[in-house]
Amino acid sequence: MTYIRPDVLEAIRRCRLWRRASDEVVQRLAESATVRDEPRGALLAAQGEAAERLGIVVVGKARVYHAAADGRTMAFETVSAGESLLPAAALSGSRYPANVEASTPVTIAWIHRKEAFALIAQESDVARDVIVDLAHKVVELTSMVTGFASDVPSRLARFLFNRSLEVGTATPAGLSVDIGMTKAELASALGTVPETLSRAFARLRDDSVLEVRGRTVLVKDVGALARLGSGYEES
Amino acid sequence: MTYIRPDVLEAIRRCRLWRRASDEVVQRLAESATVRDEPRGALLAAQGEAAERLGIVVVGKARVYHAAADGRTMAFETVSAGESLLPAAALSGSRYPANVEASTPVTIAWIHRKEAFALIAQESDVARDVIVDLAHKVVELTSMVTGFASDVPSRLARFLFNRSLEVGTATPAGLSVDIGMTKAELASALGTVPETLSRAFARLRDDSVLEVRGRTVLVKDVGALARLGSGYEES
DNA sequence: TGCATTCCTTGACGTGCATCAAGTCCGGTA
DNA sequence: TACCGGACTTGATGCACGTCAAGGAATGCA
Repeated sequence: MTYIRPDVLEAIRRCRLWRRASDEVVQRLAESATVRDEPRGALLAAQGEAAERLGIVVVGKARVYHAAADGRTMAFETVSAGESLLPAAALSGSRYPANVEASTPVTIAWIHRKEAFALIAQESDVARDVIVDLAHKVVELTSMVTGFASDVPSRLARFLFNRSLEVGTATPAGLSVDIGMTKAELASALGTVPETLSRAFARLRDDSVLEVRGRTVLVKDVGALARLGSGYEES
Repeated sequence: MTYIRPDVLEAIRRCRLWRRASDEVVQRLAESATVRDEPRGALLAAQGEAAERLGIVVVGKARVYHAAADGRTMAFETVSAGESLLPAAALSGSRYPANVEASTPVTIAWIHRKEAFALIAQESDVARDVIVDLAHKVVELTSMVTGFASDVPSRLARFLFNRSLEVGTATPAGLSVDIGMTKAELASALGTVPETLSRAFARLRDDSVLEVRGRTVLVKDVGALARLGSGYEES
């Protein structure tokens, strides 16, 4: 039996997609994985490339973003240890729709799509979880698409509202929400640029919806936030 | 054994999602379905509503679109007989992200999500097909999101390029492509309005990329189309 | 032939946003 | 303390696009 790095096995074990898989098949998956270490800044997957493998982050963080022909970029997500990189691209067998870049030095375990399918064929609980996960992603992306119909302040309001459900903490002065990234990254995630994001924050501040304190936002009027965002968040 | 309308059974049998399922389980699925006839214009599913069931169109066509708070709408797709309505919403168990409206008189077979999961648990080929389908949808939506970073002429170019791969026919004067819907519908599908779409067509015409002849477009310079669209189409 | 309806195009105008260009506010370092 | 660089803000400008409004152009019907 081949040696498997314990951190690799643990990262694969922790991955949501096959969280209900038996230890035995996870072990087999880990044996089939190709493990690679990459320095900060390395391009782990390029958009347009055939998606044959799906990556699990073992150590570090990776940023998923799309680069347009004119050089502008749009951030999708930042993936940490135990999470998977563009699983949908690998499972669909099409091409990567985005770039993946190491934002810290990373270790990635690459799993070939046919191994993933072998696992799924064997354990129907896993198949169900994967289906539910992908379906959620579809719903989320759908509401992202419709979100682009509204202006930046509304998209920001929606983001803050959803984020407050996750990490908001009540304080006497209001709901405190940490945005968890730099404002430049947030701007990119909302499909805009830092200047416009700054103006959107200023506007919400002037309407006394919130106060900005560095990377944390003090929401004074959650109702206004929900009203402005007026979208349907998932589950 | 309960009576099953033959057209209902056939529509369910034709559905891509379980195309490799055995006749036996499809039969059971059909038995569990709730069949309803609705007049043209009826709202079949409302955005925000809990997605407990997935619909199969048996007769007619249904339009899937998102309505924003300000009244503007965005078309996602038009679903015909044998295709499913918002399957991802039902499988994820979240809320419908869009409205579904009957664009002709329709017959819909509604299947509860737990029936769909029962089928999936039983036939692993079906599970795999569903996963691949959903994963494709994720990739497609991802490139839809990134598409919103480009302007309307580019989005139109990308649409025409992809469409030409499906229905384009070569003629002496160029590649003839039928857009397959009214220009108002196309505008909505591209996330814009008819006026702007019209100007986008005019611009491509002025750059001698194409000629417009009603609902069919004569592409004179496919390369320019691909260059302008410069996206990655799926599989 | 005339009329109505639907679909599409063109023009004029206002606005939201990206871009470029200065600042301002920090934390780190010597 | 002084200095520096990155993160953020603010202002000025131009452009793409949505909106309102006014025509065509094609089709169906009497």
